[in-house]
Amino acid sequence: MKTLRILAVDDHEMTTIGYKYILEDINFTSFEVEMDTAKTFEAGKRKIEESAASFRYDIILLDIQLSGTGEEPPKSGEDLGIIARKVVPESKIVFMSSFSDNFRINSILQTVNPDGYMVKSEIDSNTLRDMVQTVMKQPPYYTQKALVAIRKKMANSIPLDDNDRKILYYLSIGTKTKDMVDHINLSLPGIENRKRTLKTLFGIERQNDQALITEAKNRGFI
Amino acid sequence: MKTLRILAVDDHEMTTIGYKYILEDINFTSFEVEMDTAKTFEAGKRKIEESAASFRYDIILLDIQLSGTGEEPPKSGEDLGIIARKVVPESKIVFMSSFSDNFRINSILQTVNPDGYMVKSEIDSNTLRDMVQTVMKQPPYYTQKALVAIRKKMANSIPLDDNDRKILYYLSIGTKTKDMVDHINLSLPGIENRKRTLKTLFGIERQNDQALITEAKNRGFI
DNA sequence: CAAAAACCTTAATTTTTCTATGGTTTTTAT
DNA sequence: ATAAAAACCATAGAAAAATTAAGGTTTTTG
Repeated sequence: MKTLRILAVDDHEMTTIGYKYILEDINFTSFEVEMDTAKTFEAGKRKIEESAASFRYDIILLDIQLSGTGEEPPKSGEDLGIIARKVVPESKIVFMSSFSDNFRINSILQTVNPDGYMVKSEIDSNTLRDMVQTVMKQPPYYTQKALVAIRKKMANSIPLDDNDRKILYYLSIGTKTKDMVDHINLSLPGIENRKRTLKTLFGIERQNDQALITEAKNRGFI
Repeated sequence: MKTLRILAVDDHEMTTIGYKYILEDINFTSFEVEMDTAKTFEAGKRKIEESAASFRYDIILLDIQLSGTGEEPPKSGEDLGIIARKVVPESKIVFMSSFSDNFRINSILQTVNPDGYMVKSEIDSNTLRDMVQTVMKQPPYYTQKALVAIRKKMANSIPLDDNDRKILYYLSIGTKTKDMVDHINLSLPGIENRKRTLKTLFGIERQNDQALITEAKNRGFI
């Protein structure tokens, strides 16, 4: 019987242990699971790189939030995913995320294009089994909450460019408009203009920023 | 026990009969299914409009291809979906499509934003049951092939506007570049320019149209 | 209430996109 | 193989869109 090698990277040891117990216990028809775990970005990176020269993991499970080793800049599971895609492109990558917010999902779906995305509140032995089977047979696998976010995005035909997305993002985290000039390559009136244009596009003319944030969330941009 | 009213619109009677037999036979825990069917665009439209004033369907299943009554312009399930969204916004809408091509899926996901999308080759009693349950509890429901198409699109950050998409679409159905001026509001050099720009964006500079079509398909635009 | 931030307007500037024109290369059909 | 068609490319000018600077008004916040 084939052995499926799965690596789980999560800074909460309890979580990886949970994955291990559940996945190694499930009776798959055509393979059995052998789990490996890592608790930090660096440990995960090392294991992934080592695997590149030998067995290659079949599936890599990545938490998005990885408590850094104190170093700067903090590395996330997303960064680890990007690295993994490069060094072991054959390995399937699945994100295990606490949040189902659209900005994060959108970003990861674009930078890593993972084979699966699971929202943690929806993870149990059933979804884990389905995930493994789907990902090995015909990816992708998304849990329902991830699908809800994806649907929102797909339902939107308004094409926003990078600057628009940045404005919405910084707005959503409470950055003041006047401070956005430090992060976005536009003048202050330029940013104001785009905000106004976005409000018009979203059909909320002459309303405040809160309305813009709400609408952008509804439409799956943040 | 609650009765779930489902309308299926498909010009192949065998198909709607199939849905009827399967769905009315499944033992759902909290409801039973009562099916209604329609064979043409007009019949479907009528039933949907009538339902608006009375019971409202819980779910409306729409085939995309509806053989017209000979009239022009031919109306598709997509048009019917748009109408249904207007007159009975509470009804869940699920598309049952023969094809899993991205252009169609993308278009429908934007114009109708259906609660489900099933590729016909993946429809059986299991997926039908899952669909009904998911759509009633927490939409959306997509079959695996639809998910594959959706994933492609989500993985793409390149924002194309309407004209770009049209160019790719007409290219994919074999329209000659010089004939596109009849369908797209641009001059011939304008279209040529955009094609060149698209090739650059896709990283296939100085290659022919076939390469552009292939790449656009890979990226989920057509 | 005063300061800060956000918001709006206008005009000038820059950037991008589009068109017209005319030529070259590639594809297609005979 | 070759002529015709289509596709492709380049340039210059025109048009449209986006950006900026400057200065004013309104709203928010401490």
